[in-house]
Amino acid sequence: MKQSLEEKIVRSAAKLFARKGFHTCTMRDIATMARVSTGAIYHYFPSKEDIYLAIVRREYGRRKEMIEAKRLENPTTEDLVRSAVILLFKMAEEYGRAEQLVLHLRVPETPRLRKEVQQLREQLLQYVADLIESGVRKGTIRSCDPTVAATALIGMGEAVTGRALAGPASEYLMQSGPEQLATMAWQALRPDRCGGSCAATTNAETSAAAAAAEEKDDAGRGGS
Amino acid sequence: MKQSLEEKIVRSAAKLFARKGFHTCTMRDIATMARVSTGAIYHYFPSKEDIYLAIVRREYGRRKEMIEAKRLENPTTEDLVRSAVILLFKMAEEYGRAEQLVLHLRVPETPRLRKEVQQLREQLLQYVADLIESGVRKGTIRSCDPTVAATALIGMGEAVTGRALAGPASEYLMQSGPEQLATMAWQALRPDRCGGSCAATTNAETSAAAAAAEEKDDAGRGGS
Amino acid sequence: MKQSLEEKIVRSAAKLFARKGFHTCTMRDIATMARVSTGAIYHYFPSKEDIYLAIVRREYGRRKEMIEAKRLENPTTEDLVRSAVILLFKMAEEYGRAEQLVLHLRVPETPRLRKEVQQLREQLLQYVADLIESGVRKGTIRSCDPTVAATALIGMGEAVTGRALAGPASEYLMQSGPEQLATMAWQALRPDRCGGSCAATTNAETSAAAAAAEEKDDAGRGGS
Amino acid sequence: MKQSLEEKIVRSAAKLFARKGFHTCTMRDIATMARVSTGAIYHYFPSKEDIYLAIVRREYGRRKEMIEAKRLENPTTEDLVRSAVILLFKMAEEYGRAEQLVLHLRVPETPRLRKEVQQLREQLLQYVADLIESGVRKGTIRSCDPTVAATALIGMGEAVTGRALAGPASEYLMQSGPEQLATMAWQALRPDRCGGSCAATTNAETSAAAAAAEEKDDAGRGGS
DNA sequence: CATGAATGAGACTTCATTCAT
DNA sequence: AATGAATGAAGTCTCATTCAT
Repeated sequence: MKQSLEEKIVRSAAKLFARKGFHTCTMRDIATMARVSTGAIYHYFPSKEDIYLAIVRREYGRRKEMIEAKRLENPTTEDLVRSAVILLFKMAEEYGRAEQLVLHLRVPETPRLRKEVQQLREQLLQYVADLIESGVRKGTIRSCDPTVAATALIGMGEAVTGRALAGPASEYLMQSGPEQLATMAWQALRPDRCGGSCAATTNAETSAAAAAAEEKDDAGRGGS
Repeated sequence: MKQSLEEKIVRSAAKLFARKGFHTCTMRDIATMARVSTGAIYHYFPSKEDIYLAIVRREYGRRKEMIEAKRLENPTTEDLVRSAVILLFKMAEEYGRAEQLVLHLRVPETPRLRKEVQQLREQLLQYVADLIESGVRKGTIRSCDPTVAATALIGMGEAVTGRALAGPASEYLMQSGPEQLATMAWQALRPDRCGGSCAATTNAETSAAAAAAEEKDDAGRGGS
Repeated sequence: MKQSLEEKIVRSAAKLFARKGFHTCTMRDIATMARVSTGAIYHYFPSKEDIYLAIVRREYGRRKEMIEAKRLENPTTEDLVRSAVILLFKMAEEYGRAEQLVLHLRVPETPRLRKEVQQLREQLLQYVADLIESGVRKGTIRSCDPTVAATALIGMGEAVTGRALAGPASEYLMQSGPEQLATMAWQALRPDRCGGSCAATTNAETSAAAAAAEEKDDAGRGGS
Repeated sequence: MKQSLEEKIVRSAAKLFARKGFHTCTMRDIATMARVSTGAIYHYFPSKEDIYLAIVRREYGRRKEMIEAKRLENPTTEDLVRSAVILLFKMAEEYGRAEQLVLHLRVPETPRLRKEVQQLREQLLQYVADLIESGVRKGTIRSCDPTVAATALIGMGEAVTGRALAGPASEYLMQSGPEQLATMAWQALRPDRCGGSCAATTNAETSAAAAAAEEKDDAGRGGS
């Protein structure tokens, strides 16, 4: 498979950034791994930072698209949450394990990088928060601050994914991780169940349960 | 308040590492902020990496102690989970906002640092995993893989804390973040409730609910 | 005459090491004298030590080749000894006075340098010792320990050459030094002469004198 | 044996300078080995260079005194030459092997040190040269340039001594080195022997031989 | 387009020396 | 006199970036 020079550079850089970090990996490292000359890199990217940004932008974009695609299928909220978590996990795996980690460099070390990455995180976060908020409104997600919930969700996902990719006992985690994660995520978000029979059930919860029950039909109807 | 030179160095370094990252912050930066000479630092630490490690070790230690202290009070599992999450959050806040972030540099950029930090993370994680596992055995936490759950829990906590400290809308998050976080954490972990009246309830869940009900008394009795 | 960058670096470094010593001369000194940037040096040599080693290896190599070339001409032992001493002297002079001095830094100041330089000295020394030993066997050199003799010979040569190049009264020494040195060297090594008429003459000495007398013919006739 | 602080410093420094060189050995090294504080050294010596100079001056002084003492015994020239060489060798050995090596740091690396050491070498050299010259005048040493001869003599002595102390096969060299060296030195300097019976003998050589024969009496009679 | 030699600013670290105690 | 913490100048080496070929 022949890749464009640019693609080779990006892939190599992504692997190296993930493995060794932005500062620890040198342009020569990238050039060597991509089998190009140092100078060639500068035909495609004006600077090392820009390579980093290209990668991060692309990765965040991919993730958003993935979730968006799922959402357009009009799944139940539970399905959406579980699917999103699992998709993100699988993506990391399929894409090559390494590049994924880029997303875990939480605090890029230069002002420009930090600023931009924070923006991207914020966008993804807002997207997820919006999904959650709409779930809350529909009663299919328990009442909570959408932003906090989204942050927690992403954090939880990154942590488990990261550990699966880089930590010990990876193999086991690669297998059972996604399901476990999806369950935790849904537990954290789902409305209290136990319909009318529970004395302590609040009104909000009651209607929530009702909404959940009807959700499937809604989805069915609205999908077209 | 007079601080020892070493303490001044550590605090300055922590602040700077958190703010700018390990590589972006120079020894001169640290020296300047700590108002000491460059050379002085080397009386206390053999290298920049060692400053970093000193900070990280201390911070992880603090966190473990904090949780351990709470555990010795024999709280209910819910109380323990909520308290742990909240304590970690508050610690970050009280301690000065900056140092906390050190824990968020997930992938330190040199082999030595990465290795050691991963070990420390692993220890904290195992500690939390053990707590979860014992909860699962007692039935006060729903059945799950303790390691995955611990990873998710910590990831969620770090994400929200990090955002509260560094992200937008910090003030609001500083206020309501801990509670929200604690609730999410407990939702993710607690056993399914809704006792006998729920038809779908498994045996495990039933005994779990029972255990939860009795927990408070246990704690009260067993404390001596 | 255009020189390669590498050659310019080596020559400058050699001059500076000789003039100021390994530690006193900085990379910037070398770069400045060679009219290159500091960084450029590192394209050719991985470290300052490696520049030093490159120089020393080359110089030792040159000297051995020089002597070897003379030896292949099948000279008499006296001719070989005198020629070797004089050649070494002239080489130093022709080559630019400075580089020669490198050989006089007897105790390079880092373990690695010391070790390697001692090895090189040892090789040259063994080479000379072998020549002496074969002379002793042939009776054209008086009976002595070849290693001690070689050490002394080299030491004497270096001392006089060094003084000629660096000390006071250099001009005079540059002129008459080689001859004087060659004579001393030969005096120190030659077998006792004064054949049979000396009462004290030993058998060994007698045959030695005889061997010396015949040597020329041997050389003339052939390789044996 | 209690030594004065100053003496401890000098001895430690000498050992370290010899072993590792001037620049490679730090004040802290010296302080540590001498079991004093860094600051204490500065009560006795204004700088590192001055420690070095103190050592070198003392060592050169010792050597000159040693030879001078022998000279005052009115030995034959041969005896004087052999004794001097052997004494210098033994001194190095007795004194502790290490400090001796100071003399082998031929090119001290700072201008001030180099200048002073060259002066000291020059003095020793002149002293030896004077001895040789007087031998030449008396006919007990063959006709040669006294300065070159002295330089060669010292160089030869240093080389063999240095190798005995630091090189391979040290034990053997420690034993037989002095004698071998003394013999080489005398061979290099002595007048051609074999009196009138040798046809090739020059006039100078003849009178030289005669002078050698009478030397003992001369010495007995007086200083002139 | 591509190369890789060359640049030079700047990083970490060392260490002779000082000085308050 | 003695200590050793503190200083800060200076050294080696790295590496993103440029540019002639």
